[in-house]
Amino acid sequence: MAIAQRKPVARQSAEARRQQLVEAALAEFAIYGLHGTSTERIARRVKISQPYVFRLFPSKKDLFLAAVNQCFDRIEAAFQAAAQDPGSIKHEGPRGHPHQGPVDIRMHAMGHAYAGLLARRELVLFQMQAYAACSDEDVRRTVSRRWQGLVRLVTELSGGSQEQVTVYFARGMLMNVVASIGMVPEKVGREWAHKTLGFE
Amino acid sequence: MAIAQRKPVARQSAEARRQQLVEAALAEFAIYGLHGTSTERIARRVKISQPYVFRLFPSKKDLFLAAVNQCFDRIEAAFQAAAQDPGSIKHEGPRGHPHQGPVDIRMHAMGHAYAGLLARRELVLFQMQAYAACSDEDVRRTVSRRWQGLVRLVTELSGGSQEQVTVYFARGMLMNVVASIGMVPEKVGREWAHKTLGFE
DNA sequence: CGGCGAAGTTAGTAAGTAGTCACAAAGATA
DNA sequence: TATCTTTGTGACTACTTACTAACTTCGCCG
Repeated sequence: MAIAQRKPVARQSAEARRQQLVEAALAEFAIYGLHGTSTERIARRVKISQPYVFRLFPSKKDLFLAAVNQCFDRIEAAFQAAAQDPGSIKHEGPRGHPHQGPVDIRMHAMGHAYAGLLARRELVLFQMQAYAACSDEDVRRTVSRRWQGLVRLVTELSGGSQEQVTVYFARGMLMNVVASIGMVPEKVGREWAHKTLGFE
Repeated sequence: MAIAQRKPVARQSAEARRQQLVEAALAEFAIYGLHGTSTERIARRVKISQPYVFRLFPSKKDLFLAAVNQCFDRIEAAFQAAAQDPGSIKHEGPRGHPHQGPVDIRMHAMGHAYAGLLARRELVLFQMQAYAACSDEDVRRTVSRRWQGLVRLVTELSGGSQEQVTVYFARGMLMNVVASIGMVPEKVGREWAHKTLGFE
């Protein structure tokens, strides 16, 4: 009988590990929040030892901030995609050339984009955790910067007026809250989002 | 020279202490969240010993839930007040009899009510913490129940359509988020709220 | 092979935290 | 005054957690 061998886990570059770690952190922080999530949990999810987390990130808060950036990166990417190819959305609607359709159509596409994002529950929940953690000045700075960037992006991509963009974000935040409270069954999520976003 | 006496702190009824405790909990949880706030901190704020907290509330989470209810109670009270006396708001506007003015005016009054609430920063921040803590099923149940009650209340008081109420809540949630991120200087808060709420 | 840098771990620490328990003391009541 | 209820505390426990330090192991390059 052979002695039990530990399975040889493939080594990976620090950069790759960091990426996985941010991913795991996003998922865990989304549920338990900055203070409610232990580095132990996050480490287990990536299957590395807990102390190794601190070799890859100087502190837990830094990891959280990395997750904040990742979260906003994802959202911005979704908007970019929606704006560049408004025809890609599942439903009908006149398809114009990117950045050329009337404002309404572009807003419409962005609406679909956010509705799609809602399916990625972790992004919504994490957002709430990020806003909630803003009493910490470091967190606040990062979140504030990314939020402003997001507003700018949506304004440019949609070409909407300030009022239109405000309404758009307002609906988005409402959806975040309602989704957090969990009154959106996965199945009806999409149609509900349409109604709440005011499209159709 | 007299020996230093400990100042005889007046005794209070358990009920009074519970009230103070909920108040303190609301303020502390608002900043650090459910998991980021220690019972020690809350106890110190009320100037009682930490173990006494657990004589007044069975667990930390129960205290948090009490704070959730307190928070929604306050908000509902503000709406009730605004609806019953729409003339009490600082600005002009035709003052009708309670519950008798046209829908727009009542919505207007409610808008002012929420703008006023924004000044109570703790209520806004705590709300965000409550939403963020909804991954806990007990929290979720309570928050969900109170949220639905709030929606019902605003619908009844304002007489607005579902769409109007949705827009109203959407703006409110946007204000919560933006206030959390802290981009609302105290001074301009009120006027900013007007703009964002879409009144005037 | 040999050695070297980077990936990764084991063991540990200091501080903090929710919750318990036995007891003290204040005030009401008789 | 004596007793009893209720308010309140000190001391403690069992456990978690962010973070450190010292060590090991993998894989690459000459």
